This record gives sequence, structure tokens and C-alpha cells, in this order.
Amino acid sequence: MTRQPFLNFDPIERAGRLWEQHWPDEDPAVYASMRAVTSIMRAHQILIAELDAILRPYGITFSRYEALVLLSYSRDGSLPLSKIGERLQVHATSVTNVVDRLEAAGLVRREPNPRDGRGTLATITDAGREVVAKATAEFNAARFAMSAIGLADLKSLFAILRELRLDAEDFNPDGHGNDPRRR
Amino acid sequence: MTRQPFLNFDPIERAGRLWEQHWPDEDPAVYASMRAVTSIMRAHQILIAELDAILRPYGITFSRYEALVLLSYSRDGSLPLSKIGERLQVHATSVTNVVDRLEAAGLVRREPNPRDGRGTLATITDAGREVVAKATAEFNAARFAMSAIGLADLKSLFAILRELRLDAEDFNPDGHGNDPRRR
DNA sequence: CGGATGTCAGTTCAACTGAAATCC
DNA sequence: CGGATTTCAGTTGAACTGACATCC
Repeated sequence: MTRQPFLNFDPIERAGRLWEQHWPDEDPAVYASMRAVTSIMRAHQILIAELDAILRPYGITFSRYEALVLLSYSRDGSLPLSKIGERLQVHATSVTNVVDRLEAAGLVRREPNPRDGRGTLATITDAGREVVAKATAEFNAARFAMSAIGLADLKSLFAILRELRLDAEDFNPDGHGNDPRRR
Repeated sequence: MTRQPFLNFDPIERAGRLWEQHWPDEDPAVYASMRAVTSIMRAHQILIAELDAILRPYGITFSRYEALVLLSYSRDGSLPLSKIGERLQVHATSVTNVVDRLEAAGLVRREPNPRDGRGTLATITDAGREVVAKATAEFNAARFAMSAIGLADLKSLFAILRELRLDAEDFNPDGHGNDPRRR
């Protein structure tokens, strides 16, 4: 296991300062971007480790949890696989894989889509709903491993990263996002 | 490759509102945490895709680039593998693997550590330094794929995520104390 | 000796590519 | 027909575990 080594300085701040020394005269935004990107990478690593640890007793990963939650929120507890990929922004083959695992665990069921002969619906089972309820209670209690961050900063985080997602064309906010019906 | 579908609403904001409906009466920080965590996950996915695309012509991934940069900054262009793992906060076996790949690409050389018979040094080669210089020039020009975010927000991002890293015991920002920390 | 260092074998998981079958 | 939906086979990469030899 080898307990995580313990640094007495911030490795990202140090890397940022070395960056400024080695590539001087860049726009200050370059150095700030470097620190921000590295921080996001590390934050992702920390969060995945903590969230997956919470989910481990339920036998699912965070990706599978996200899919389960999406289904539990849907009108009939079922969605076409294509819709799942669209909402979670993951590849079609990844959706197939996620649903495979959830189905093997008895948390979802595959059904042919009655409204589209090409399509398949994933439907959440009672066992799936139970896992979502229990895991979500733990996530809420743990504040999604973000308890170190205050409310205002959490909102800032969301707002700032929203710019990044907009820039990457994740979505187009034109019709003020409350209307689900397709474009 | 099936162009990314284009939503006319923000999928994370929608998930946040559904969360509030299905689990009402939680602390507002819970909902803000859920939005923030999901945003970090998505931001990570976007950034990895863009940064790896920049690095692809050089035949390395972002993890390998980080190791190369670390070596290029070190006094003699070489570090013990253990030091690399400590700084980049990655597992020892991951370091072995990263150095394996960099060595196979001729960007790094392995040498026995003259000051520790157990240890191995990774030393960056001239080819490695060249790759770092070229890739870094592109990263700086692209502002690490963060050009959508302004300077003040980049600094906020770093500061806020620093709290998260501190909470996860990544490092102790003050002096030489090795105290066990809160939590 | 105990502990640190690095490697090896093997696993799990996410994400992708290319090809294909099916159906609108 | 072209295009959408899903699956399958296979690859890569990150991260981990457990075991091990070596050396301080």
C-alpha cells in the first residue's frame, strides 16, 4: 500500500514557479493556465479515488453510478442507450460497456425500444434504484468529497468550468436550458 | 467518428436541478458540490482530449509529458524514480511504466543511482529535451486549452482546488512539520 | 533486522478505432 | 439509398494489487 508520501510544499505551485523561470516573458495567463490545468488533473484523481471508494461496497464505479442516476431520474426509469451517451457525453461503445456491466450486476435491464426498431432501452431495476438511493445518501453526506470547499467557491468552480465546457462545444445555452425537447 | 451531439441546454445544470427535486432539503452546499464535482470530471475529460491531441505528433501522452518536464527542470536532467512518483503523485508502478515508455521512445535513459544502490535514475536525453521544448511552446501558445477562461478566474480555480488538495493531504504547506492532519 | 526501491505479473477500468448488422 | 443505433473485436493508457529481489 505504501502510504502516500507527504510533501512539505505544494508541488503544483513549485512547478508553476519553475515554469515562469524556464519560459519567461509569456502572458501571465499562460502561467495561471498551467497551474489551473494541473490542479484540475490532480483534483480529478483525488475525487475519483474518494468517490470510487464510497461506491466500492455497491460494486459500481462512478461512471456506472452516473448512468444509474440518469435512469432513475427519467420518466419511466428507462432511456435509449444513445440518449445516455448524449447526456453523459460519452462514446457509444462506452455506453454499451457500462450497460453491460450494470446489466450483469442486475441493476439495469435491456429492452428493445418499441418506438425505434434499431434502438435499445436500458431500464433501471428495483435493485438498481436501491443502489442509487443508498449510494446517493452517502454522497450527499460526504458532500461528494468536496467538504473542504465553501459554498461560494463551489459556485465559482461551477461557473468558471462552465466557460470551459461552453468553449469545448459541450452545449449551446441559447434556449435557456429548461426545455428538454430535442433541437 | 460521429460528431459530438449538440445539446441546447447544460446537462450538468439540468442534473443539478433534478438532484434538488429528488433529494430536497439537503444543505445547499450539497447541490453546489454535485455541480462542481461533475464539472471537474467533464473538464478533465475535455482537457485530456485537447492536450493529448497536441502531444500526439510527439508520440507521448500528458502523463509522460509531465514526467519529461519534471526531468528537464531538475539540476542534472535526472531524478530517482521514487522522486518522480512523489512529485507527480503517482504510484511507483506507474512511474516504472511511464519511464519504460519514455525510454523505449529514446526520450529518457535509465542509470543506476550512484548514491543509492537500490535506486534508479531517469535521465532526460537530448531528444527528450527537444520534445519538451516543442510541446511546451505549443502548450503555451494554446494556453493549455484554457483560453476561454480569464486570468482572474484561472487564479481562482487554482486557489479553490488547492483547498481540495490540502484536504486530501497532498502536501503540508507550512515548513517542515510532518504532523498528521485533521479530518 | 525492518524498511525503502524498483520491477514484474496480472487485473480493472475508461476511452477509443474500425467494422458490421439492423433498421429508419 | 444515406444515416442512425448498437454491438463486437481489439488497442491503448492509467491505476491499482501482490509478490519479489535488492540494498540501505
